Amino acid sequence: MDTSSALSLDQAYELMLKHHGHQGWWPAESDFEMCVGAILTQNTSWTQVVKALDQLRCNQCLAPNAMHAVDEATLAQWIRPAGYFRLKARRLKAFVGVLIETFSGDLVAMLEGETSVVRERLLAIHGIGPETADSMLLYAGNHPVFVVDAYTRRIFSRHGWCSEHESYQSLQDLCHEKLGCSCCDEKVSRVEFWKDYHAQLVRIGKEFCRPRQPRCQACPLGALIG
DNA sequence: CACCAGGCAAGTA
DNA sequence: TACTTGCATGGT
Repeated sequence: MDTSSALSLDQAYELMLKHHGHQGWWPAESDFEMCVGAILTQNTSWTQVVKALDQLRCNQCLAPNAMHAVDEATLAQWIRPAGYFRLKARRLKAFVGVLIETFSGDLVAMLEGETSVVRERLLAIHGIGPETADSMLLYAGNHPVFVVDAYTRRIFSRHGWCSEHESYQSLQDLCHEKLGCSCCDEKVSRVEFWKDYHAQLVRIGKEFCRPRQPRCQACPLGALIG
């Protein structure tokens, strides 16, 4: 197998870690808040999501039962800063609907089981696509899945590790293969590694990997550009 | 002013 | 399979 790209991906992590340190993701006070944030941040900057989460918090709606009970239109008004607010209100209601009605509000129960089964369970919910499902799986459910996002694709393609239009699945397959076990074979360490790897990519992406700019001199990954 | 932000679903060819 | 469009606020 080709080990050069595997080395590059590992080197990238070392460089990012050296530059920023561990990120301690996902930024949330509970697993439920993590899941809500995952839906709210769809195609939306995190600073806007924080405003929406604060609104939910001060209206005591950051809990499964409360969110299930509240009117969808009211919920939509609270999350306005995050954009697509009617759409996301419906998606949040769909998520808590399954959580309450099928799992009695027990998020641990909803996220536990065989990874592929739980993933399909999440994808079946309206408004939850691959990235949102994988974020929930990794950060709230501690499942070993690599989260692919716009930053992942942009950074990787800019370094020649994937195509600019690489599909979600093929890019995730690449990460699962190349970043399978940098430390050891334990599932736990792989989960923690992938949590921080994705967080590092977002950090680097926000700061150095802007759209429509072929490269950035100050990027810590600059040395890896072929 | 234009462009962008940690996507997803539904429709079309 | 591979586009295209709608969704929407707020920052740069």
